[in-house]
Amino acid sequence: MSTSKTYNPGQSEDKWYHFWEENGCFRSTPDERPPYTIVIPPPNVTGRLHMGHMLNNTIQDILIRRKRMEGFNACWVPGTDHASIATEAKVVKMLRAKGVKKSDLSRDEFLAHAFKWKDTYGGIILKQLRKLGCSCDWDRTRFTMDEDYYQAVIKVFCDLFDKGYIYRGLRMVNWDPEGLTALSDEEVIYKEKRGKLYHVRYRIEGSENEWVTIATTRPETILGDTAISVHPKDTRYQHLIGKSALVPLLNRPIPVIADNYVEMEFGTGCLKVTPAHDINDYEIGQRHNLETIDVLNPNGTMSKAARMYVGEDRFIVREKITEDLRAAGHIVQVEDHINQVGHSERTDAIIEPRLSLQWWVRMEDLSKPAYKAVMDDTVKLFPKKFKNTYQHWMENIKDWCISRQLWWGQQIPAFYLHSEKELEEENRQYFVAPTPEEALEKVRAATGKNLNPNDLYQDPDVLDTWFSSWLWPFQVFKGITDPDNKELGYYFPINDLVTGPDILFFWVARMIIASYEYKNERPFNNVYLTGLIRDELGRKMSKSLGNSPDPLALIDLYGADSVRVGILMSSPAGNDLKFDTPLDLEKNGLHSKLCEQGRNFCNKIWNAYRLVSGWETSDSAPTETESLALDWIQGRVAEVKLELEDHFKKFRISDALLVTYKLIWDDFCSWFLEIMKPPYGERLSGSTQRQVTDVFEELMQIAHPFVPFISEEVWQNLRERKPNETIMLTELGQVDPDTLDRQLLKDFEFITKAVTAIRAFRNEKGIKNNESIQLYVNTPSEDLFTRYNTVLNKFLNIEKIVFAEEGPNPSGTVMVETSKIFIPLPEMDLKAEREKINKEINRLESMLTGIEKTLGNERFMSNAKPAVVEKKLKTKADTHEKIKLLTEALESLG
RNA sequence: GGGUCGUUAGCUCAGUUGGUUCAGAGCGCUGCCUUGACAGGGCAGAGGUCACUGGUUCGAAUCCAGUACGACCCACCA
Repeated sequence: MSTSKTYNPGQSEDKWYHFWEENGCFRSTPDERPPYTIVIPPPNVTGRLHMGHMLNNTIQDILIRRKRMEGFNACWVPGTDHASIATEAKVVKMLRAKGVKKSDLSRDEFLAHAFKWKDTYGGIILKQLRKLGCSCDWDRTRFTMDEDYYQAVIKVFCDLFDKGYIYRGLRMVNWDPEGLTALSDEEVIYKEKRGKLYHVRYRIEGSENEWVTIATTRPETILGDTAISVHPKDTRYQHLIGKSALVPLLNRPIPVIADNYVEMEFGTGCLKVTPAHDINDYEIGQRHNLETIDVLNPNGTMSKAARMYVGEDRFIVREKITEDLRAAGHIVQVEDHINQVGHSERTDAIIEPRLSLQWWVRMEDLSKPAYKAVMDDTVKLFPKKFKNTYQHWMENIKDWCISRQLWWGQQIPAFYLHSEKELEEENRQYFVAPTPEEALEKVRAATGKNLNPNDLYQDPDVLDTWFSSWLWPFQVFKGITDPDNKELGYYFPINDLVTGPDILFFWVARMIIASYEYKNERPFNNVYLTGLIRDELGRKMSKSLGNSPDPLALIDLYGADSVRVGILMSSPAGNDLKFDTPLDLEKNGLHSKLCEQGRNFCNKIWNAYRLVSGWETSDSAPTETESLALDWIQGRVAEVKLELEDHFKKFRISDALLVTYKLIWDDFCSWFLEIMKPPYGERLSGSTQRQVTDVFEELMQIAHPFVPFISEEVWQNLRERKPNETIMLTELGQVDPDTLDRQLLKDFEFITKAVTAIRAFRNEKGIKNNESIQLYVNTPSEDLFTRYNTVLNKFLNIEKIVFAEEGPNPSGTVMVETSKIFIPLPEMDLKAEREKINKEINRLESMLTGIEKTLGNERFMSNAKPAVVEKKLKTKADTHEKIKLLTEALESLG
């Protein structure tokens, strides 16, 4: 037999994954069974598996495998997201490395490169997910830029435009000077930065030596100032309102105005107003009709309008202008200052607020049904705390900037007239339609002119990636492009969504919004938000910190099952998880105690299999002990199955794993198999062996969602199987709670307690395992000791059991509930034994005092629930009894 | 600045409706155990004023308030 002492995951994992795939085990098509559907949160097309994906997809795989075994038609739709800005940035970088500039390429040429890149590197992550064991229906793999998906996005854009939800507007946007595109508010990450607050004085026009001092963190924007503002009630500056100040270095006069926005307490109480580079300044500018001077180019260098430092980067200019201002006597003071600086989520560039013409989605009305659905638990969030977060975001929802100045993505279906190209951008007419032909129709309707396609040009921008992924749960079933199809009707709404809390707004909320708008229905019933994975210092795992281990290396090292167990072992629902791979991999080598625990678990299963498979059998009938133990383990399995149902219902996945782990390790291996081991040189009843195999099979079924590979390996080996048979398509039977033999479970628990207590006694007294002992038992349940005599003997090497009031002298005493067990010893330290018993009596007596005090309290008796009082009374009686027995034992010691 | 969550054994975390058989698990640690499943193992053991301070209650790790520390989310104070 090729059963090595340790389980070898590498061999079986690839084998079984191919087996499953070839046999179409992951495939789902609509049938008469109830569906259970999950759609993968589509990873970036050029992404690679990281620890977050591991957690996420392990959980999804556990859910889908379990449902599949519960008799559902389980469908897990995989796919990838085109990730417009992230992918475009990568392609641009790749081209640059080859000496090709994006600006030298036509749009089509660039897209050809991008698609090629996507074909080469895209979908790597999907292959990696196979290593993890993910049971996705790969035939359904989707991509957010698939032809039909593209059409769906365009269709939705046009539809929302026609409904008035989409508009084009000149507004302040978050500008990414590196990606050269606008971003939505959600794509801006604020980070605390240590900076300086510069106090700069401006001379009042027409005065010799009258100054006004403002405070700014961004002196380079002084060149774009068009006013200075003070608070209207600020008595310090009343005399200045209406006068003009001169912009330092440029000597350009700007008005001093009064606006409520200004905080009198901050800085000097005077604010320089730069409408082109700050959202608040822009609003002030609007109120006061100020001029807007845009001193920055899109790439973050100074523009011609700045008149100085033209073409130099804004951060270099910040240094330079500070020096020039100082030289000219304008710097009054420079203090340290901590403020929040926005960064691009994708490029990490510092965001510039910038006035520009973009496309927007009006969110307020559109989002109302989605708000309601979560608030009334039509869509449930796990853990619940995220409901608050969601509520807050929804109640303060702002319009969504959806245009991106990129090429990779769905191009905005808006058309302009070539003839108007000379006009200012915001003055050009535009026509929104899915195709140029339909746009021409609109042109005709609007202008009466008959034009041809060459007279039009399309908006060059593409749509935000999330504007396509918000359609994911239904467009993967063609819910937009073929709204009445059968598959959609069968699979949608999907059941559960598993994702990270970091994309609650980006994605989850918007999917709910889109679903109500287009399907008039929730997209999913439950959203399970996993925790974030942190390193051993508690920091978020991220690429920039380089603190994330490579999951594939971990799988190579420990096996996929082990990594699945490891990552789940300490990740309770929605709480963050500290992972334990060392930070300095080079120095310390890759290892993880958590994964080791997973590996050890697999090894335990493997060795249990080795034991069971090695048993020789006979035709004899099962012994009484065997029957008893079989009844018990079957009862335990049933009990745990009920527990598991509850855990799964509440998405308590780690708890589900833990009870499974303990069922196999403790109940099955440590107790049951130890009882079942045939005595030296003997054979096991064939009937018993078959029943043990049944139990083992059922355990493998229960474990299968967590550890799919080893459970399949062992299951396949336990019995002869048909060629296509697989554990993953077996059905997990249901348990009727009423059939549980609770008395048996309780009896067995008593026996295990007795075994443990006597083992401890042996340990304490240094009695070797090969020395047999005698038990003199004083117990109200003699029948139990009789019935379980052989079980006790399996563990304890008992010479005989005698029922008696007390044991011979000298004997040690072991208490198990209200049973007293005397164990004779040839020599015993009587003093130590007396001390031990006394200590126990003292403990029990103080406990009894407490109980009596409680019971003597009238208010307890009148307020506490009857069950609690009853329990208390029973504890009192038991404690009394134990004290009595121990006192007797003490007396018998002399 | 607003909000959410957390603080339990050396470490990572459970503790779901308040009830002295709930103070737990795993890892780590200590002692003992090597011919027949597994040292990646077995058996046993030590370790905690449940962050702090008050309050509610007959009774608090659990409920309430405050404090401290930490994490995360949101927010336009230059």
